Amino acid sequence: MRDDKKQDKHEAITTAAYALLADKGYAGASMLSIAKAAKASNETLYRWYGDKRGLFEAMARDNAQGIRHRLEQALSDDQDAMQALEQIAPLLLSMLLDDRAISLNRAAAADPSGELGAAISAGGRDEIVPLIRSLISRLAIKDTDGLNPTDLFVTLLVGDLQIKRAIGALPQLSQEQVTQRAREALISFRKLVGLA
Amino acid sequence: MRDDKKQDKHEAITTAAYALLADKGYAGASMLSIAKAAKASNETLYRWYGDKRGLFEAMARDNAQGIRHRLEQALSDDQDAMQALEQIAPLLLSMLLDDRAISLNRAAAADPSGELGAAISAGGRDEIVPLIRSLISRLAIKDTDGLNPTDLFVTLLVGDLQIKRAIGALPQLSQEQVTQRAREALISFRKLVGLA
DNA sequence: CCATATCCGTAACTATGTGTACGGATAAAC
DNA sequence: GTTTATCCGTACACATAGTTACGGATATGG
Repeated sequence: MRDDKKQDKHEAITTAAYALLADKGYAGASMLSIAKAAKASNETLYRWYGDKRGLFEAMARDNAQGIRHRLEQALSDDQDAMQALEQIAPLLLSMLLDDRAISLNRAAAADPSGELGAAISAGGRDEIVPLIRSLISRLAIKDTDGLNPTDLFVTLLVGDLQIKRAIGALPQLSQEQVTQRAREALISFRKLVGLA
Repeated sequence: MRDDKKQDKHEAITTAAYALLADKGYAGASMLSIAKAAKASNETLYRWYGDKRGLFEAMARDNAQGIRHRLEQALSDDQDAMQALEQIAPLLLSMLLDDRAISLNRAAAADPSGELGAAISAGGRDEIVPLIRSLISRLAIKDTDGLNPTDLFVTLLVGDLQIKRAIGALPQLSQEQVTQRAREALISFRKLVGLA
């Protein structure tokens, strides 16, 4: 299969996997049902991904790379650091809480091995946090009372929304709610780091 | 069976369920394996709890009630509100992140129906948040820039620790780490609500 | 002591998932 | 056109889970 056709099939497979994950949970998102929905075969899934967890780990890496890529695209060279944070805060929040990211978190919570969770965590650590930290390090922060400003920023932005979404206690946020939350997080963040 | 013996058996069942949940995930924590580990029978579990999800919902309610009860016990009448918050912040954080609470979150994330998540969320809303809100309403808060101080407090205290714990990306925090995090949350909280 | 209710251990029924294997079909490279 | 590699659809082996049913054992109340 040519690379572009293979890429299309990979896309169909992961799209099917996300839909089944959202609808039936990790246990109910069987490899056979994913293959059928993607119009691929069982044998192909095992050949490409190794096993069920291998498929979901690939999806987690794709998702983290996609988030970093979109954050990078949203930045431009002529913004100052605070403008850049204002730019990406709602975007980051939106992506961390969208159905795909949440479905992956649910799969990781259901996976007893912990390996899928490790893949998601590595995605955050390797792809997203460095970008945030880099922006925050350009701010003229005066005082943080010994707190880590990157962690503080993420805490204020995301808080417990991911776990609420993952357990189904919170529906998808509207774009307005996302924007509002991001704005409030930045107000609090500025106050706490002495930039208000 | 007498009530106290039944209570003992209920305790054995839920203890077994937590252990299997932590070890094998929600799917692997089968009703048969829980019954065996609790030295009860399959038929008894179905008679008492209805079905698998009924068992875990009962555990979620028990857990929320237990958290509220321990918080109430930690408070005394002669503390002012800030002292009371300082008292319960590390305790609340510790309980929200302990293995039992996290196991329930993982079960809820794995449950495609959303009902287990609804039970956990109701526990938070009905048992824990009112207590926090009541304490915070006694504070002489000057200004919150339109933010909800109860939500802010919980955001600063818990942040994304629950989802990290649920996906296995973070081990159990030590008591020292819990205390430190609670202290930092309260410093930030005071600053943000004009009590610093 | 007897009657009743409940628990226990196991079997049975139904269902589904993971992962491998296989022969035919198709795509791709030479 | 031929050879090789890969995909597809299906079958298969193995395993396990949710839930109900049943007869004997035990606990409880009168």
